[in-house]
Amino acid sequence: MTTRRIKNMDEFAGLVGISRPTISKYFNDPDRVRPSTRLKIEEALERYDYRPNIFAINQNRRLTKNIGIVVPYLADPFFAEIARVLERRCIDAGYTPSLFSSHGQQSLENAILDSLRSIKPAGVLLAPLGRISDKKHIEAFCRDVPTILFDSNIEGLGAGFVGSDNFSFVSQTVEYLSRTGSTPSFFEMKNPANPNANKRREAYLKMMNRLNLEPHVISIEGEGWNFEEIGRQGALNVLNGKKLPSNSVLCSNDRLAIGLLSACHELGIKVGRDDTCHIRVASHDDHPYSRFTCPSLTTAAHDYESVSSHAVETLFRLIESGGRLDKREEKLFAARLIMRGSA
Amino acid sequence: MTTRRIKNMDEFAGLVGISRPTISKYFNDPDRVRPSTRLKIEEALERYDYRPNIFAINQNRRLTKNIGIVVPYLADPFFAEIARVLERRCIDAGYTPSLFSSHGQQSLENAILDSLRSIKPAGVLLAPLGRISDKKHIEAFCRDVPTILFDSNIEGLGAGFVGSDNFSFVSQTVEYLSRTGSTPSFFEMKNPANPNANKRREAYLKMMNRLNLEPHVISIEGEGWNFEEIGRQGALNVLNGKKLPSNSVLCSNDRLAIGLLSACHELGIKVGRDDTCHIRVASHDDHPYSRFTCPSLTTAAHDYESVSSHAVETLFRLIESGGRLDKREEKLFAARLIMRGSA
DNA sequence: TTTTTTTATTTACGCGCGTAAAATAAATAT
DNA sequence: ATATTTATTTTACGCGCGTAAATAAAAAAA
Repeated sequence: MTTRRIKNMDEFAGLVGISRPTISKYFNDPDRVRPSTRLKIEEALERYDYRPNIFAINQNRRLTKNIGIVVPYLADPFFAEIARVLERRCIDAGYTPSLFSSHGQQSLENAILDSLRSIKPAGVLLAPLGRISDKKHIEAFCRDVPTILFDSNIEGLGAGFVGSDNFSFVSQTVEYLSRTGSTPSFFEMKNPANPNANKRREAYLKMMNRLNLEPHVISIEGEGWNFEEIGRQGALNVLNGKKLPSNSVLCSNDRLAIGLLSACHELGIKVGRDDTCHIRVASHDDHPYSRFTCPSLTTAAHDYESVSSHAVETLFRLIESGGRLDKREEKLFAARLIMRGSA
Repeated sequence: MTTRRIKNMDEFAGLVGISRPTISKYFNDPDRVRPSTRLKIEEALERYDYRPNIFAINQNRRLTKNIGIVVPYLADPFFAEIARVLERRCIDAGYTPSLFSSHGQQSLENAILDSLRSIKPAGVLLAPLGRISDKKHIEAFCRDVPTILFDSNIEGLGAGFVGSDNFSFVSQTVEYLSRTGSTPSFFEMKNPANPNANKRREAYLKMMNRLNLEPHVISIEGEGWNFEEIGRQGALNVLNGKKLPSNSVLCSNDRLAIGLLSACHELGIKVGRDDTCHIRVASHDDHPYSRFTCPSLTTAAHDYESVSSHAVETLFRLIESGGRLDKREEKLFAARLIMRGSA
């Protein structure tokens, strides 16, 4: 490799002895030039350090190879993990993903979409804030940019949605708890940030009805994405005041459960499934930390792999078909019950 | 706002009745055009929906307004949190941050730096992997791109380093534990991924020596960034086998401590500071989850605000001075002891 | 070998903007 | 009012590449 720096494709083309447009074709698809030409280019690429200017490329291409990935809250390891997998798959497919977090704020979600527009992405994978999303804004965005929603569905928005089947989560946990001798109460935020929470409450009510058990929904106060603290405070209020309606609590999600476990520990309430324990606690999501809580958390796990791979595949299909799908696609994946110490 | 779409600055300039270069100047700095001209432009901006093409801008500017933020592991809420603050500050200063996670892999860290090069960033905030970083690669990168290291220092690399003072962390926790009646053992990974870990061990040994106490370092096996599981396995081995050298354990970082607490719970070892407890546990970092462990974790907190603001300020200063600082700057911030239930 | 078809390469133009240098207008001094 | 200085604006050029249309080369058919 020569130390000489090549400033543009023209210069590189001169060095190879081929016209610049042919070099350009090579970079867009090495198979679209003659093998002998390809060889010459790749030999030169070994000798000289040249890379096309990404800004010039993106300015001239009708569509970039950029993909936007937007999650509502990146400090939540659940989203960090799914973002990691999505990034990986985009890179493997030759795209350039950019990761953004709305940090739970509508204004930021809107700003991210605006700035995404300016990088003319081929497509966007969006996990919206949900209830507090600016639906008009997202709708306008989706009209211009091929977008697949994931994690949290907003009816009618985007070309499709890929997520987990909330009923599958709740039905398994409710069935497990009741089969093993408990009548679960449902512990949730009164004003959940995420639409999945509502679906989970509905699923709980439906399952309890189906099993002929009396449902008890414990709705706690709190706003925002600081779920652990909200869960802890809510649990302290509930546990300090009256007795729980039953000796088993099913949390809407793991982060609330983490807060609940923290409150139980503070109050000396022993959680677990053996006889010495006061209550059982189960939850949903299989949060990365749920196996390290004390006790470890019985929960229902997302099928990360399926959700992420299907989301990416759907987006690629959407991009290849010019940004339009025949009809909005929805795909839900079932959960898997993970039995641990808490229930 | 008219529905008409404006495709370029030329067209917009025509609509305003001013030449394009003047419009260009306005977008780079509204104060550099005559007030009357500015008014005309801003009135037109209200009426028409026009935004300069970011790719064309970046292609032609000698330096972009992009800033790269690279963290070793985004699924760690600690880094997610600091990345959030850094992003915010960059945006407020008129820059466009891009967030990347090395996911604990050297190859990824290298790839991220390579792709960062291609977006010609004004500067980069890099929290390197540390021990497993490809130092040559980072060094070459830093020669071309103004870079400030944060969180984890690599001697001599980058124009500066901003982080926390590991001795401040450890001295406070060791002092606290010993003052309140315990002789802390130090719980750490034998081959820590992060250079901070080595500094913390050294600080522990120094403090114990200064206090005339006998040090005990418990070095557990394990590779990678899955610290909680490593801590849990290591703790199970230690606790199952021999007795602990003392009834108080100081963990190198909170994530290991979370694993340790999990192991203690499994084994029925009660953690806390009152008489009914078997051991006390303290740690370092004030991880976002450390207040929700059972019991809540006594730890030493980073000064997030100071570290992030100083990192960003140093980078801006570096950028403004043309990418060179007189000498490599190092700045460390002291920790703050957070007393909770575990010790 | 010559003609036709297919594939690859080159020519020519444009993308949307930054920016130095030249021209003009405004402000100040005479 | 005129000359000088200073602040703005315009002219003119270039950035590095994509791409349609024109040309040339290779492959296939006659």
